[in-house]
Amino acid sequence: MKIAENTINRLIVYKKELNRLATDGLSNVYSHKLAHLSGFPSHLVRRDLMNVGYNGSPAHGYNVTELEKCIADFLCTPESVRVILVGVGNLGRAILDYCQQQNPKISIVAAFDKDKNKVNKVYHSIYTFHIDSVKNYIKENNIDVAIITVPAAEAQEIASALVESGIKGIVNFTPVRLQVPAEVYIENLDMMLGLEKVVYFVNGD
Amino acid sequence: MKIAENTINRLIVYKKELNRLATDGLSNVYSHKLAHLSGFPSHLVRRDLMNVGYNGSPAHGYNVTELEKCIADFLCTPESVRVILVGVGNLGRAILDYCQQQNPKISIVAAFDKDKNKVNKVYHSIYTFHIDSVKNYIKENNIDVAIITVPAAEAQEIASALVESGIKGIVNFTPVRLQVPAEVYIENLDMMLGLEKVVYFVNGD
DNA sequence: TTTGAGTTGTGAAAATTATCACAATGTGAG
DNA sequence: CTCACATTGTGATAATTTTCACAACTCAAA
Ligand SMILES: NC(=O)c1ccc[n+]([C@@H]2O[C@H](COP(=O)([O-])OP(=O)(O)OC[C@H]3O[C@@H](n4cnc5c(N)ncnc54)[C@H](O)[C@@H]3O)[C@@H](O)[C@H]2O)c1
Ligand SMILES: NC(=O)c1ccc[n+]([C@@H]2O[C@H](COP(=O)([O-])OP(=O)(O)OC[C@H]3O[C@@H](n4cnc5c(N)ncnc54)[C@H](O)[C@@H]3O)[C@@H](O)[C@H]2O)c1
Repeated sequence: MKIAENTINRLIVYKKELNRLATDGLSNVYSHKLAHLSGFPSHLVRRDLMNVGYNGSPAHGYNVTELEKCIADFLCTPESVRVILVGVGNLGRAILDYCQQQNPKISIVAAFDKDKNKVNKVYHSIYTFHIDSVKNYIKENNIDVAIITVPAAEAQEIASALVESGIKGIVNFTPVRLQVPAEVYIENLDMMLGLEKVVYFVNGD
Repeated sequence: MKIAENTINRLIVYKKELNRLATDGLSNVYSHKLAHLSGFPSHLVRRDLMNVGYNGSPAHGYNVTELEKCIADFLCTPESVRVILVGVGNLGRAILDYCQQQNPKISIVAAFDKDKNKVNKVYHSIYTFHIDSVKNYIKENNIDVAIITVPAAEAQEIASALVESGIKGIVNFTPVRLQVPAEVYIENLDMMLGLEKVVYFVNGD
């Protein structure tokens, strides 16, 4: 069945909130609570959970750990995903740090840069290789996903090289709209767009 | 008329691409080209432009600068928007830097932190105040929009304080789903969600 | 002047997405 | 046991969003 992108977004949020509830020791949760935590209406929560095929009980709602696992399975989250990061600048290093504190199943396994001062250094316990070795690294380690945090002017060239080497998904932090083949999935996380959106909804609506 | 959030997202992208085209000296653009640059189908581009009420010509397409202005007006982008940032850490400083290179109409005018070593310092030419003064600052300067880059554990408390002082929109970089009144607009930019989404679309679909 | 190529604008149809409303269900109190 | 209650799951409906398809238009060349 085809699932809408928005549904995927919400499922990921549910999963994270469920994980937190589990950490807090909760064993059950009702759709209203999950709705409140994630910020979506409760009937959407139930509809979404229908999609993943998990059944709760009217008496106890949903089992927190079971539902979390069920969503994870649905999202096909493999046991471990290895990701690389290109561009060990201010933003890149902040992300290297952040990523380790989060989802342990997804980990950044290598960083790449062209600056001689950064190559062969370790930032937040991740080794930085020279950018020239990225193609080999991707092929030899079968990497599917990359994070791009190089300067805007370099972004397209890097993206093309990554795709050529077999990268299938990119998280793009640069303000450039990358031109890649349709089968490569791009997630654009440009802060400026987010900021403009907030300005729009605050001002006008 | 009510405009869908996705439409707003796309309009912001069009605007940015138009700005780039103008910088490159282009004066006209066809829907197909704008579609290619922004990554959306051309009929959606035309439909979106219908919403903003701009008319192109079949012969020359759209006038780049006029259309850019028209979209900006439609988005109600005021001449200048002043934004504050809370949490001058790794990510916060990267954003302070980034924001200055981008849209000159939107500027970060002050940063706030609780760390004595950072207070009263200037990062990327933006002055850092103590967090205790944020409420007064917001009220006295009539600030509507804030960026939150404090540690996750502090995020909710900070958000509540900001809202209490009159903030109407927040760009939230922490992984916490902030609980705020419905009239406050929140844009969540959690990298981890983006990464999980890419993993989903790369793996399964 | 006429034709042809290429584009816009948009009504109408299709597809998708969200909301509503309620029957079905399990629970615990009396 | 029975009843009242709160919650789930889902068919039906409403609303939104996208896609299709083509008439109308502009220009340039013959
Ligand atoms: N999405 C956001 O919120 C956000 C925030 C800040 C910055 N940015 C963007 O992220 C990017 C990086 O920002 P930053 O502040 O970290 O910049 P930076 O200059 O600090 O870092 C860029 C890094 O990329 C490296 N690099 C340059 N060219 C390279 C190449 N061809 N191959 C490999 N490495 C290369 C540089 O050596 C440097 O280490 C920029 O495009 C910026 O616009 C986005
Ligand atoms: N969205 C993303 O892509 C992304 C990436 C990296 C980090 N993050 C998140 O962003 C946040 C910041 O990350 P970071 O790496 O910059 O962390 P950091 O520890 O480097 O910075 C946090 C800053 O907040 C300040 N601070 C703490 N409590 C405060 C308070 N009550 N009031 C004001 N200032 C306070 C600290 O002094 C510090 O300067 C974290 O929540 C992290 O999870 C998000």
